[in-house]
Amino acid sequence: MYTIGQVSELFEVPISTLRYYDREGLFPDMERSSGIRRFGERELEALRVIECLKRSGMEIKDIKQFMLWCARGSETYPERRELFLRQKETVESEIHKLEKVLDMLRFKCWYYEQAIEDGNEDRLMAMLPDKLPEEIQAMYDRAHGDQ
Amino acid sequence: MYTIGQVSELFEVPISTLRYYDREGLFPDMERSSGIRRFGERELEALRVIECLKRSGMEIKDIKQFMLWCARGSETYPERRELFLRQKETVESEIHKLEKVLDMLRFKCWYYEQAIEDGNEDRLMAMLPDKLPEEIQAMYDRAHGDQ
DNA sequence: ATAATACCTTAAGCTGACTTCAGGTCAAGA
DNA sequence: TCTTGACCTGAAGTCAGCTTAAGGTATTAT
Repeated sequence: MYTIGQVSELFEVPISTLRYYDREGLFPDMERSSGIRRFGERELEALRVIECLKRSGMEIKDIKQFMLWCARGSETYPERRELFLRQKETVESEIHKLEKVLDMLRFKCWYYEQAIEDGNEDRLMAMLPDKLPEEIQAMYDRAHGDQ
Repeated sequence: MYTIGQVSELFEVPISTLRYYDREGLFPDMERSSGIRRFGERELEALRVIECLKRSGMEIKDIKQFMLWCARGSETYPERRELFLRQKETVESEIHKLEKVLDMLRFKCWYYEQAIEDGNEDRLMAMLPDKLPEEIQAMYDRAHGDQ
């Protein structure tokens, strides 16, 4: 069993944040001894899941829903599985979008390297939008294509 | 040249957002005809870059800095290149973190599939933390490992 | 005994990125 | 003529996710 201060150290999360999560219902029926929160293995795993779901873009109130399902026991396994399936798809699509963002960023890096060498953008402008070197053109197209 | 309404349609961005960006200085010296904003090719490319930089996690005020560099001409090529380099690393590391999140999510999907089959978590609990099937164990370890 | 720590609570404050509101201009069509 | 639609402004409002403030309790160290 850990105190709030120990968990804060362990997870590098501010104490105020842990209390906020508790207030929002993210640790349903956490134990207390004379008013002081006691974090057990259940709460630590909850915190790991909270960090994961937050990174995946889920809102606190939806994470709370998940924690309530956990507290309700085996009857909610299907809901919990659905949630993770949905969230998995969300993250897969987010990574996909970020790969496109990366193409744009890599293209811009190359672009400004060239601009610095040339001292201006004249040659570059003349290459746009479809006369870029093969590799670069591929990046540019992926970055500027729709969807 | 496009009106704000046309750009809003084209990019699927609310008019209020475009005006907000303008107010924040993201379209320095955009043209106007009798008070009405005229979006040219420069502003459209700016908007593409804004969407990319926002996705990459950059704040509006830093995007404004970039737009000001653009307005200042060739002397700021190095700053602009540095910015894209930094942002590229940010996104690469973000993708890396999301891959770990995915491992956690995939693990949880598997976990609840098993729990549904078994009707309880007894067998699963007994496998934790290091007696999981090989493939799954790898996910679990990547998701629970530090750093 | 007292002072320093580490915990507690409720309520208010903050930040970023928008959105909404109230009121106004201007050109084109019925 | 008048009204509709697309634009404009400044100011205030919203929302999520925290953080800070003000005041209090309980345990341990000197």
